[in-house]
Amino acid sequence: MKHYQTARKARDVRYDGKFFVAVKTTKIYCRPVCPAPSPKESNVSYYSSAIQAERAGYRPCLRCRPESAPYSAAWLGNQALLRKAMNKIEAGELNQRKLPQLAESMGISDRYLRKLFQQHLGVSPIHYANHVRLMFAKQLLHESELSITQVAFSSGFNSLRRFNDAFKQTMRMSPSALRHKLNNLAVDKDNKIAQHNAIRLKLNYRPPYNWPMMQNFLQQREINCIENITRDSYQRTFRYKQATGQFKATHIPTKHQFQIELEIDNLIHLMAVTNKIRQVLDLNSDLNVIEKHLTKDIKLKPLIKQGLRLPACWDAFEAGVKAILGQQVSVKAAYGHTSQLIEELGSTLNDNFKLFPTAQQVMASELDFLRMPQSRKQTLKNFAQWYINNQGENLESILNLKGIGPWTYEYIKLRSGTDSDAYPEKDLGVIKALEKYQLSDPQQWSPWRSYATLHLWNSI
DNA sequence: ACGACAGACTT
DNA sequence: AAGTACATGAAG
Repeated sequence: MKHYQTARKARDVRYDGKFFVAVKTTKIYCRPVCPAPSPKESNVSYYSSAIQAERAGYRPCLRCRPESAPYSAAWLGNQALLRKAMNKIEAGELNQRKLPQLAESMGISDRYLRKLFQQHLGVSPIHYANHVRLMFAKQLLHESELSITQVAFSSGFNSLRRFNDAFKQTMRMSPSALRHKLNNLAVDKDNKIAQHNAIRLKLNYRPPYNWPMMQNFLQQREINCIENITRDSYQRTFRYKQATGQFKATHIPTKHQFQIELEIDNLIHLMAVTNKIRQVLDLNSDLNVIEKHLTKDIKLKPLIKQGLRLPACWDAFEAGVKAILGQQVSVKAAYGHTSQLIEELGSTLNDNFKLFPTAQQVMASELDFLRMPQSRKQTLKNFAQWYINNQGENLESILNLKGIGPWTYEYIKLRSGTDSDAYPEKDLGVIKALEKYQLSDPQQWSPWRSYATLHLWNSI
């Protein structure tokens, strides 16, 4: 409590997103960095998450916009199941499907799922889903030019009526009232430049963020027909369920954020895609925590580069294809195979770009154009078939596929952006680095071995 | 495992 | 006067 007091008095950015300040007199809650005059200590109470402040009857501040605080869920501890459920909800899993289906996809009962939420968050899964949608809706109302009806569907509501109702209940004003208020409050001129049909958004992270290394990693693997990387931006095409589109993320280091320009042909997946972009750029992790842990290993310490993030592929399928095409060959040769595969099988998005092929497209092809051993082509097909059957869930079962061993499995985990503890111990780069720097105990890097691996790769 | 109830959701 | 965009009550 004491350090919350000093943190908010100092408007300490290091605590941004880690707790929220609720003001009893106004019934509003803020980020610790809110520029508004500091309220009297006797009138504030502290909450470790926005939803808890909301549950206590507070509404989000219009000025500091709690929904745009850097992501943090440290208070969750090591609740892996809950973490996974929250991720799924944030990916819009409850927008079309029902709670029992979500529970089933995780292999637990809906009763247990509800209990888990009640225990750790004090709210139901549905309530949490609503919270996530409303926060995103608030961001859209503020930053995008979408109409209110479009905002409703973009943030995962299936009816305008529900949206209006839910919105008013937690924000204590109607959607349009909020938008008008914001326009009078802080007009963001550069956002007002109508940009044909692109949606513009800002995604904040908690520093440090080592963009040069991220940029370099991406550039070395850039595939021209689906990506374009510049000094300060990353652009790529994507497919998410039935939606397709592209985004361009431009890094604004001074503001600790990426500005996103995004085109998508089905708004109902906008929220999921936005969260996916956060994953691809690794915006959610707290590197202060990770680096603190990794530097405990004195021998690893000199290899640690501040702010190093994990660049993720768009999804597990893309990561898997790249892993298989990269078996036994150099990064450059893997690039050749991958771009050939996209060129031959990927659908066309527009004049400049194509889409990464789907598992179905891979299955439908004989893959004659790939110059590699027949067995590896078969592995690729096995993997595509597995992906169709499993929808990318339950990744460890790919170890049963012919041609996929521990290296490929760990590599996919590492590059699909969902696991921070992947460790491809048989990787050539990893082995070399271990030897070169006399590193003896990789186990101690857990649960952040994915990051450790990237540091190792960079060190040789 | 069950029923009552609250409240989420649709029209 | 008709059409569009948004908000909300009533009922199931």
